[in-house]
Amino acid sequence: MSDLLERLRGRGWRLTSQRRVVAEVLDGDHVHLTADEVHARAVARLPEISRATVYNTLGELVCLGEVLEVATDGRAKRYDPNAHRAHQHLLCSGCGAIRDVHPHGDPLEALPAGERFGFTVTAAEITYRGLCPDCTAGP
Amino acid sequence: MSDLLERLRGRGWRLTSQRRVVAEVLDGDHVHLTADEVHARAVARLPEISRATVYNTLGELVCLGEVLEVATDGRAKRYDPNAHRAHQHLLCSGCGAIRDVHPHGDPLEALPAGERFGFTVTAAEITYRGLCPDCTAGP
DNA sequence: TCCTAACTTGGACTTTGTCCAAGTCAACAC
DNA sequence: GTGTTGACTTGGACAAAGTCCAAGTTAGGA
Repeated sequence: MSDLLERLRGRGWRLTSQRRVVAEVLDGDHVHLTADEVHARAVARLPEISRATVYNTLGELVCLGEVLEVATDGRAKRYDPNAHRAHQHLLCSGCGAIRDVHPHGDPLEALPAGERFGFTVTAAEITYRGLCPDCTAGP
Repeated sequence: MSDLLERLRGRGWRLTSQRRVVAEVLDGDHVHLTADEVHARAVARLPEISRATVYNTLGELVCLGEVLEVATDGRAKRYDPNAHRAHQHLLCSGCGAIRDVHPHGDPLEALPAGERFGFTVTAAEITYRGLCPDCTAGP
């Protein structure tokens, strides 16, 4: 994650302890935390960090393209640090678990010109839904 | 839309004027209203209808499978009455316009077994993003 | 070491949605 | 038609998620 911090410094960011902690919390694979979860984990490392700063920092990371915002349900947005490799999401309807997945092919190609209504289409987000092994097994 | 009302009566619904108005507001193609928008339009026809009733009715319609809940952004959920023909959504990043679209092929097939993590995958929701003709033209 | 613009803070505020007790009414039985 | 009853509706309080702002703090260059 220190390469992320370096990239941010290169873009003129001031490296405060708060930003460092938010970046650390978001490190890892298959990480999809809500803003409140990020705040809770950040507080464990830096007790005085405020919710406003967490929201600010997440928003900035999203603007810079370092973190993706994922809105899989109508509830809180989730933040996905795996922004540098294109991927989609697989969501368990039972327990809410989320995995990053990589379907083959380009989903944009499945949308014929006649279905584009004159739009310039640039991206496709796919949410696969199902039950994870634990939830499939039963209650 | 009266066939919808008939279906609901067949399922034991009491046909109140409030439910009738909500069903009427949701009639049409490419309709993707938020709960508040549904409420605003319902009030225009039935001034005393309450927010709670609109939320209740929308929730019931979703449970019955007559209306789809769409969460394209992290903001308010939208309600899509076109629940009886499978489709995906195309969203303008500029103005927020939404169209129903029909990509070809089955999106589930693009997800190889090795990317399913043992999940039983049952559905895929796709949100295409881009700019509509008006927003492409310029500001 | 000092200075200053950038950053952080806590709290007030907004938006979106849920819950509840009390009042109302659609549909059925007669 | 009339009465009955349980399902439905209402308004307001509440909760969750997120935004905004004035005042205080600080990273990093001079």
